[in-house]
Amino acid sequence: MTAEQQVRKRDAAATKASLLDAAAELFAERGFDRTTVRDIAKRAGANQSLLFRYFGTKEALFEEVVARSGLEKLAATPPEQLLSTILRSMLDTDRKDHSLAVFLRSAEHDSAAGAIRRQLGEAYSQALTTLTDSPDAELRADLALAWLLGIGLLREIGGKEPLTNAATEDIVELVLAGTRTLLERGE
Amino acid sequence: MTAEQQVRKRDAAATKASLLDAAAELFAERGFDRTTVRDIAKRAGANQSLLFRYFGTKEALFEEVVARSGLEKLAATPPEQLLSTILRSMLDTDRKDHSLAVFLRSAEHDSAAGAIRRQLGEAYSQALTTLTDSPDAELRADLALAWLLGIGLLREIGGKEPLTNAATEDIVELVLAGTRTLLERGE
DNA sequence: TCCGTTTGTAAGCAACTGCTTACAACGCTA
DNA sequence: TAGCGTTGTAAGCAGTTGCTTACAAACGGA
Repeated sequence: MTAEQQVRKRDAAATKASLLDAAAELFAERGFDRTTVRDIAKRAGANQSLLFRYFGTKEALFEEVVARSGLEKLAATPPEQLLSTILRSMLDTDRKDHSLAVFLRSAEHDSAAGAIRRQLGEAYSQALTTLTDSPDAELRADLALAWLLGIGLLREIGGKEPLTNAATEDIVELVLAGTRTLLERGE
Repeated sequence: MTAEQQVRKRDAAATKASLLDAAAELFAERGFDRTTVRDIAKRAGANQSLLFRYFGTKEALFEEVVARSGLEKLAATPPEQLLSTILRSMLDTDRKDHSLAVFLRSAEHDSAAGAIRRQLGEAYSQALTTLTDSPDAELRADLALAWLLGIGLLREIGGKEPLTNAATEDIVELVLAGTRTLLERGE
């Protein structure tokens, strides 16, 4: 609608990328079901049939979004800072990583459930497992992970006060104290 | 499909009730968006137009389900047993109270977000607030509540192992230890 | 320059959605 | 028994959805 109406140059890679970006945003904002392929194409400034040419189905696009929004940050984080890193990234309101929001918003979608299991399950909680030497380390790690997810759920979707507007540092401090009990208390 | 095909006697109250029951089950299983009014009517053994006669819209039906699946249990629980009661009821696999599952499965639905804020927000976390005397009691209560929700999310929807198949008592013990740190540690 | 492939566009289709309407069967009251 | 409001049924409507098809425009190698 501006004067600078670009003619959209022939660039498949760029088109594909902007479809992925738009999809990541919209899935994070509205979840899988409430995001339509027309919405995605419109935000990406692309024709919706290209979406199917490049990704096949809406479901496949969703999985590419999930696969892309990923684990790089995790791999680069030393385990002992992992909890606070994940927590801070979840509390950061103007973040660019939509992966968690996609999970939460798409909780009713089976594919999202599978993704949550794979991504968070394998990588995140395996890393968390190294933080404790208890025999039930993995269970404790799952519980820690559940806490982080629950905070995101209550904040972003529930909009619960005072949690939503609490200072990041206050939350981090309280949660880390709790997880210290959970993880480091031996057996 | 059985021989005992009931003629469905004229009983508006019973019809309305079975629509509510069917809706509660389906919303809990699939979430709001993935549950169709035809599904609900079919499971209730009723004609779908009755659904609109009795409830007006699908959205209004959803809110009646949420309103009904409620807070009775909470009101009857002394605060000091509240955490373990909520936690146990969430871990109980063959429970009849669908309220939590409805919330989790319908997280992307605005009305569900509002409900989560109202129901859990007001009642649950107010009760939890009485468990600590810290100045930031409400924030701590929110965090405790978030933990319980996150466990439900990871268990039911994520299907995360070993959390999904862990013994209830083990989880209760670990979580209560963590929340003790969170809630009872004064300031 | 010619031609085949790649990229982008426009239109439409079949299925499904929430919701409405027109009507039949029942049961109560007069 | 006649009349009437209540309960249940069947069919359909308009909008939306994921996805497909038919075609035009741009590119690159010959």
